Amino acid sequence: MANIQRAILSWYDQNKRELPWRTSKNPYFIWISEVVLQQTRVEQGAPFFYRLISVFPSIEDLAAADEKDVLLAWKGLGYYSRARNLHKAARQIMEMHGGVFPTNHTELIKLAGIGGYTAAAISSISFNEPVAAIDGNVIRIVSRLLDLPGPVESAQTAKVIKEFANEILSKNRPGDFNQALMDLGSLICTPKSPDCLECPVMEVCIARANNSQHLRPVKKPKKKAVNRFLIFKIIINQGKILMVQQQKGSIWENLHLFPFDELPSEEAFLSELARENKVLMEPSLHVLSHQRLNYAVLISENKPPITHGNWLTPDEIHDLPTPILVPRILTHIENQLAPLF
DNA sequence: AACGCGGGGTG
DNA sequence: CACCCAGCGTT
Repeated sequence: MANIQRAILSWYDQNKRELPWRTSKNPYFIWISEVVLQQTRVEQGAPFFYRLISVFPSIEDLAAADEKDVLLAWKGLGYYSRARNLHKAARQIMEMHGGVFPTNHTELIKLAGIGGYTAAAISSISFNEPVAAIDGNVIRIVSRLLDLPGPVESAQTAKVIKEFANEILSKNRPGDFNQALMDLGSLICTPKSPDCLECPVMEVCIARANNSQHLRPVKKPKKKAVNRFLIFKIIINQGKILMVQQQKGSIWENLHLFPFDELPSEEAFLSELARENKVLMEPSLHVLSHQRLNYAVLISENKPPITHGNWLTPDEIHDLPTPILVPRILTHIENQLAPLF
């Protein structure tokens, strides 16, 4: 175990990535980076990290902000509950800890949006607590080192991974070691075609010995994405557009969207569009992880009985927390209907 | 244990 | 197309 640990730390010291959040161990910045990077690639998250620490330089700033402004800074990154929980946790830290960041895994995991991984990352990097931060990279690396045949989602396999990760963890440099595994997973032990010949622990990797590295990790089959068919309605009145805030429990909870109809099938969707002559955008596809949104955009002049919603100018809509779909459609509209605005 | 939750990159 | 990404909260 000590050999594995030394080999990985030594590799890290020579090959670690220079990342924006690695210039400081301030737990506030580490926290922001970790939440941004949940299920998000480094290249995609980095601009949002800069934006967030620029708009909210301290935990006091974040706690004092309106949730709307946190969501606005988050606009375009996805998984918006992360932004709501970030804001909520900032207030929890102000109220429950007097604005002082909790310094250990047990306290951190109680905060909104901080689970086992994020608590381990913050406590190890900022406070030197020896606890393994197990993310997708670590799961992949350990499942290969041990050549684990069971699905990594199962509690059994997860336990094996957790115990092994904590066993090889450097107790002197836990933060560095956790980040070393992530860099190793990102640069060498990649999901497809891992670069085993460059791996510092090639000799002890059982999957490598069995030539099964491409079969690891074993994962349970995922549910197929479902198709949905949406027709967005651009309802304009005196240069203002009607926007509706989404309800709790729906996709894009709390975010603002053009009012839309959902059609039950592709046939209904297409026949509805064929009946319309006010189509602004031909059918397009917006792919999410678990659903495929087929959507079209049309101008609706007749005023349906909308009881809730806000009439807003394009500029005001750009400053609204919305899914990325909205600014895209809005730009399209502004180009086509410039005289109206 | 299963599911919902975004958006983008890659082979 | 499928798969994955510095996961978490809810059921």
